[in-house]
Amino acid sequence: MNDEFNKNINKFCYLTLQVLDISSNLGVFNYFTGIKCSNIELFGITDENESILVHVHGFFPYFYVEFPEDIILNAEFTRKLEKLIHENVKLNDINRRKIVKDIDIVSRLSVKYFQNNEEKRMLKITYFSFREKENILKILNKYYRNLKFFNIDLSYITQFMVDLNVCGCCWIQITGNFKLRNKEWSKISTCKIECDAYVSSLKVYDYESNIKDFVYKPKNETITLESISPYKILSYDIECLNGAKGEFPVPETNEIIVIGNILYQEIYENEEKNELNMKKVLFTLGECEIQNEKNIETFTFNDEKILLEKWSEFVRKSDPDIMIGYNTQNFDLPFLIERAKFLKSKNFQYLGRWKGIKTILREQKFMSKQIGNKINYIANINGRVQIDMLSVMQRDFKLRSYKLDDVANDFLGERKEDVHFYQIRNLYFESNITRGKLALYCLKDALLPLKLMIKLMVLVKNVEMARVTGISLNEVLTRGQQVRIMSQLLRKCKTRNMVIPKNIRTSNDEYESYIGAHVIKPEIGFYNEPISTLDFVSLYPSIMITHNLCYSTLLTEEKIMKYNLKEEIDYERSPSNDCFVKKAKYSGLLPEILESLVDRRKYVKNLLKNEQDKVKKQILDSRQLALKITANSVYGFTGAQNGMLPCLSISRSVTTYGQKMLRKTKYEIETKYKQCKVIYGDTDSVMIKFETFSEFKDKYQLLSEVMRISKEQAEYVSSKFRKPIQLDFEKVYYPYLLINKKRYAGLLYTKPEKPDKLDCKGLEIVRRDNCKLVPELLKEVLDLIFMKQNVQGAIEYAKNIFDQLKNYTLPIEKLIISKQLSKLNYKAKQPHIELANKIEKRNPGSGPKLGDRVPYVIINTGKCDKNERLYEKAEDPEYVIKNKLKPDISYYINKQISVPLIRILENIIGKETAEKLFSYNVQNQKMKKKRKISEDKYQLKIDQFFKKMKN
DNA sequence: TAATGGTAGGGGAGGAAATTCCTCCCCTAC
DNA sequence: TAATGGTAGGGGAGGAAATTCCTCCCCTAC
Repeated sequence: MNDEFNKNINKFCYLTLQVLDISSNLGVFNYFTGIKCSNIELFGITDENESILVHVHGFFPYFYVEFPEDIILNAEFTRKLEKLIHENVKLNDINRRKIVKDIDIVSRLSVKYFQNNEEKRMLKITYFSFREKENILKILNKYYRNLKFFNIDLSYITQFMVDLNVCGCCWIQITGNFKLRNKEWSKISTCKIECDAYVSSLKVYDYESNIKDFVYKPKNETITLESISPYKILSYDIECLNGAKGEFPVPETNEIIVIGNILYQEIYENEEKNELNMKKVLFTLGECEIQNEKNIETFTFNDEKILLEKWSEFVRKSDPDIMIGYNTQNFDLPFLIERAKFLKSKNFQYLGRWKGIKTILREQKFMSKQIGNKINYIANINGRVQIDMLSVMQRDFKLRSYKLDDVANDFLGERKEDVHFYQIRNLYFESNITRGKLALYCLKDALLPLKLMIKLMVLVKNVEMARVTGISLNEVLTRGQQVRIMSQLLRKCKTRNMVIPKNIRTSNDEYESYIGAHVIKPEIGFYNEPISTLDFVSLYPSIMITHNLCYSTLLTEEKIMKYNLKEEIDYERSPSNDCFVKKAKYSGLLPEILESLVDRRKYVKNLLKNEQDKVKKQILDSRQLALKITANSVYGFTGAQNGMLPCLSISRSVTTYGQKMLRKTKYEIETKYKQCKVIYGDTDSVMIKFETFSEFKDKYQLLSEVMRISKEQAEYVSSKFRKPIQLDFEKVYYPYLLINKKRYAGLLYTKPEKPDKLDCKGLEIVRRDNCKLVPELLKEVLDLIFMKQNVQGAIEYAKNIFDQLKNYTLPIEKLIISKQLSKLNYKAKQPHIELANKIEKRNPGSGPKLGDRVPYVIINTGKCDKNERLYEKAEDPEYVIKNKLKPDISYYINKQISVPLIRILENIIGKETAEKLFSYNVQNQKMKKKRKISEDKYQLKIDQFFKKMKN
């Protein structure tokens, strides 16, 4: 070893780093050994906030294969097999001598079906480069029939993370066998520190184990295992020149004229300080004059290609850990890359931390029922985590509009600079001052996503999710729920010597849907008495724990016979007629994972109670939330039919057990408490009406008594179930309006003193597919009725809105309806789809994309055709304002407002009165003559209502 | 370098199918 | 040169209009 190296060994006898991103290296062919060998590339941040890349050596990809019973596994067989594989692989390089590293004979259990601990002999095939998997499989399948593969759908990186207990964003210390690359030429990345290390020299601190502290003290002593590194963040946004006629910009014709950048290092302190911590940098095409803003570093170019290349260089030099923006994933970044390609730039594409790797675009279709369908562009920028705040918002929040302007207004109370898309061209060509204005506009668009990220604690939440589930930060951000559960299942399997069988996927139309939760038939009406709600605590996880539901405990009739198992003694039969062995026989993996999640959450919540530090509190709170979400999605994982490891026996057992429990709860309460009636319930909750409490004059006393009895009921019902199943008293609604299944509203009390809030479920108030006027009006009406007991006021308020609407005095913004474009090929015609096509036709490229929400206004086209369809009357709000089109008032009155309003009011003032007041439909007017009967009855009801509420 | 947690359920719009309503016309009774 | 009834009402055919039913779709509850 040379002196240089020894010097460094003294200086760094160990390194402490937090994992940022993990990628793999295909491997370089070694001429002397004849081997091409993959390794893991670990990007991280040291305890001294320096970027680091660790080349981890000595970890190899592998899978398991079970042979038919007639083949005897022995040393001779493995030798033969190895030879067979090698002979059959077509090698490009004749010097390549080895592909398979080892073939070992091992004993493993399959995770699927109860195995009675009878391990099976199988081969563990370890190979040098992860690219060879397909080749090896092909050969095995060619020479042998009926092979069963295990742990085969895991990526090399996942295998590494699971085997070494590496979690996303966990801390790692490297000791002993590692070597720094301190010569600039030997580095392959832009990281400050680069080193080579052996797997054995990694000391990993994972978040499931009970390690409380670092083994070696970090150089920065304030760092703890909970700490999150102060990431270097780059937020950016681009502006492009649109066409002369306002055409949507495309990389082949339109220039990039400004790139706005904000550099920021997360410090987790107060907000004002955060702002000071931001460095603003502008790249502009052509001179511009910035007014009223200081501290902006501006670089001006006359050649666009140079601008782009300098920006790319700026990215490499400032070396951010995280790059963020708004819709950067599908607009800014692809546009930059495509534009640079068009301009034939050679240096632009190296945006990642790997010096020699180009950033390349690829399209990916993301299909999820929860998040919706989307077509995404994926760009590989190794070592820098990409966060597109648009995706984050779409995933985490249900909003009417995801335009940056609206989102910023909702969450920050701030708006974008007032520049319209079609003004850009004029601003750019007018003068240096207007160009300056444009540049500031661009900078603001980079600033807002950053502020959003800080305010919503996006980083902390996602980092904690990575730590809880064990997947990388990047996977948390870009992938679905399944990998999160899979990661935990794999870790658990490892401790039990278990392996996961290859999942045979069925085609999309072969899904059999299974029975879900039970919804108790509601007794619809307005309740001017307390309705208390009891909920099961984490119902599905606790069912899985109680009944030991798991892949590894699932029985077939065959197994029951084989092991001579007795029902009720050895195993239980679920209401869906699936059998699982009891815990005493074998403790399932999923129940243990769930128990661990539940216990860890309790522990974290306890810590949270005693924690004073604001930052640490945020971290702990995010962690307990991540633990809860994860526990609740285990059930979904088993039911995901085109998933990684679907098992309907488990999921339908969970739901049918749940159904049975809900029915039993209703029965137990109504049997023991004769004055009570369950008027509604959904999946894991029951709503109870108390009948004999009219003697209470005082509302406080009444609520206290109801809550006391409810708690008693919850305890009573809990005692009828096995642990850890628990029914809790949750809240009381008073008064309560039950409109239908999954649709109700009520004044919510958790304490008898005062109501927490007006709670609405399923009503138009909480839906996004109507115009804003609807929820605003209904909310006010319910507020007046429930909080202020002012029915007359509510009616007058609604009347007033009707008048305003008729007189066109309401702003058009309140009439915008929006719906999501969720498919590519629709069978039925709908307003938002027809409009999306229309916009795309008007200005190609500017139309809504798959997954976007399409806003529209129903306009009065002037045609008096009765059969005119709604989809013919939908128009782009911007277009409506620009062309001063009139909204179709009768549609808004009759369809949007009137119907839901009547639906609410008919339960309070009677159907006839409500319709008389607010129905403008011709057919209803025709029927008016027939009525005028039972209105007095309802008048009485209103009077009673007032009386009771005043007490 | 192809990925995606579940079912239950309300409610609106479109459109086909079934039903009702209206008009024309023929025919008969008286 | 000759010849010519009027009115009410049932009922069928055709077609328009209103209604019902089904499907698609969105979005929410849990």
